[in-house]
Amino acid sequence: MIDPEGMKPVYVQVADVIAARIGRGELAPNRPIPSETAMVQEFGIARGTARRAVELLRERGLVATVPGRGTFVLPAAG
Amino acid sequence: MIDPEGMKPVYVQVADVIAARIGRGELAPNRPIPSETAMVQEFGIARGTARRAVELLRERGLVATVPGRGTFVLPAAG
DNA sequence: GTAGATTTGTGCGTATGTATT
DNA sequence: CAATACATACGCACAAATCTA
Repeated sequence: MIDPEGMKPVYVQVADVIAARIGRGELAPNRPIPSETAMVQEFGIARGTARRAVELLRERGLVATVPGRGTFVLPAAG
Repeated sequence: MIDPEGMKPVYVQVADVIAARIGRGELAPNRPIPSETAMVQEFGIARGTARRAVELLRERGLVATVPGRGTFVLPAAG
């Protein structure tokens, strides 16, 4: 789970969880990752924190975001 | 630009830059000044510092902040 | 064709913790 | 000790894009 008191920032922990799901194939290429709102509910975090997590995943080259549609797992990442 | 080692605090330097733009008419009355996020990116500062700069501009009577909308150049300041 | 739901984008308000000067 | 500055994280509101009923 997410530990607010942990060594890593919350948004890094969340990004790591999503990245792990991508690595295991739970989140397949070209499929959407959970929406920001879904992450808010699942992890009990603020939306801003969810957005930072997604931003980190983009920087890692794992996902791509499409305004109005969602954020999707890149083919190369699967 | 902004000099972290300068005589004036960073937030004063940033406020001076924005005030100068207002004085030159680059930022016109009733138009928004750069958002806090935009200042963070442009000047390479923290958001808290950008907020302090905007606070200073308000104290100088140059701008007015509308929660959820932005900060705007006052007519009298243009 | 349009009204609603979903999702991301943007903007400010606030608080806490840490480090430096 | 106080002021400055940065990083993180929570919250609220509205706009823009997209899709669907």
